[in-house]
Amino acid sequence: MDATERFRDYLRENGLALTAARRAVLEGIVACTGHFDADTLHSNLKKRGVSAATIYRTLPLFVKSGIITETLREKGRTCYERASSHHDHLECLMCGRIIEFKDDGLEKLQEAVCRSRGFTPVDHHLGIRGYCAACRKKIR
Amino acid sequence: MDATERFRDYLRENGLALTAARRAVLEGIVACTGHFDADTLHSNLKKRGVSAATIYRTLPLFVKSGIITETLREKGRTCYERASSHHDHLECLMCGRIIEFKDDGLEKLQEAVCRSRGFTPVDHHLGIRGYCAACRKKIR
DNA sequence: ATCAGTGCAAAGGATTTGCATTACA
DNA sequence: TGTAATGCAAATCCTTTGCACTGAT
Repeated sequence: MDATERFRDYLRENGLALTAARRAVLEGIVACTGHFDADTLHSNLKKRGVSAATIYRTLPLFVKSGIITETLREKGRTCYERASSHHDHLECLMCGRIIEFKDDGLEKLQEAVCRSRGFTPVDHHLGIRGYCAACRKKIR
Repeated sequence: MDATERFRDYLRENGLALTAARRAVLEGIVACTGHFDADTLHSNLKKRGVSAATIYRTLPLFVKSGIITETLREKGRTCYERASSHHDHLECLMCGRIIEFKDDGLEKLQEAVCRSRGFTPVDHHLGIRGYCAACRKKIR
């Protein structure tokens, strides 16, 4: 089920209206790659006349409908990402940058771990905290 | 290495002083169980004369020294928790049970991923959501 | 003695909210 | 047409910062 369909279902099931603004936010979210925050979304949607207030009021709907998930804050802003994106994070403790990565070996091994424990995986989230290459240089 | 020792090492390595306020925050953090935020910590440390500003200025030191980690926000506040000792979670979507596990192969592979990206890991958190063996039986 | 660390209060900035208006259903 | 949704701007409130003072080395 794609994001649009899922969002419509969510609205219908909860007696909420599919308005122009909500459609715009949906499209804004779908257009995002990687992490994004309310402010970025607002910049992209200003030209369509969507206010920041509406974005802040709308984001929770997308979280609840399973289209996006909240991630760690960056630069003081709450961030989100598409819920379906199966990638993991390297989180720099010094500069706060979050580097996305995807490693097939890691995924395979996780599946093996699950199998050996009779666990059926659906989704996962992995974050590794430490120091990115640039910051690593600064400390030594 | 326990939190106190680790914090002292971190301060020494970075030429920072071990002050009364930092000692108080350290004790406040160690006393916390589960999630906590700056405000909670401040309430607990007011009687020791530690200001909110100091707490906000000190928390990053604990994050960087690997004693605590940031978690998702709750009620608009940034939350933290004690950095766990490298075990991961299988989270059952049906019964809610959280099964801890530790897999050396997974750790090794994570280290390799970091190495290949010039990233120096300190800590990580992995949660795999899915269905535990018992619940798996119920659905089929 | 020196300079990092702290408290206080003011500033900053993301997020929320009240209210009049607009537009879905 | 009735009511939820929106925009605007003011209000909130978490977090950061400037500054003068205090205390650790």
